[in-house]
Amino acid sequence: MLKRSFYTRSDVLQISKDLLGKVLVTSFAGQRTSGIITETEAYRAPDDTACHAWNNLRTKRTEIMFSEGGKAYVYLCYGIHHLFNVVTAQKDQAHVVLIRAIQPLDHPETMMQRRGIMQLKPQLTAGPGVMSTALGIRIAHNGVDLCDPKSPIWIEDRGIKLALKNINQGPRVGIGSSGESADWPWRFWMADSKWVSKWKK
DNA sequence: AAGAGGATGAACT
DNA sequence: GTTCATCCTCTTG
Repeated sequence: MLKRSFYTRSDVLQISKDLLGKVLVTSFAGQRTSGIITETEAYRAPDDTACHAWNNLRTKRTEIMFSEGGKAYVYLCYGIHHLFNVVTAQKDQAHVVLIRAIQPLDHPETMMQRRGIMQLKPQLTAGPGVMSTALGIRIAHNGVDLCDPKSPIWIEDRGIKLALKNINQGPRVGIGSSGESADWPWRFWMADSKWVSKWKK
């Protein structure tokens, strides 16, 4: 399990890259599912206009983003999709990493059951909404501490090494209307993985 | 109290 | 390529 000190570092872009190759695990009612993180995006208040906490805006929803690194920020998008983020940096620094895709590892059959599809293919977990569905993450898990041994959600380092040249970088997805930050290349993904989301160029 | 809009995905044509 | 499902949060009055 990754320690608090992994999350509390100040460089959210570095953390986004470091999370690639780590393993996101959930365990609900004895059902353990997990996957290798293949795609992430960084969001950083106050200067990032695409971040919910842009301009250090504190609301009931964004409050969790200002807590110390290592917490989960889960919110509902388009009224349908549960998006899972990792809070990073120190208290009062609203820096988060959106986990967008994983490569299934433990119990893919459980994830397929949750998704209602029969085949093991990228469609199962490639995309922030479907990934959460496959892992059983819901908005109710907002605020969960990923460093708590009793937490149902955590991230492990299983020693998967990733050459720097295998990390691709580009603009974030789905934030076209969010001002000057829309083009910032703060999306990272594994260049040689098919388990990443497809998106329009 | 009410309404607009959103860090998406699936099922269509 | 296009449509639309669906609901929480923030803003406004």
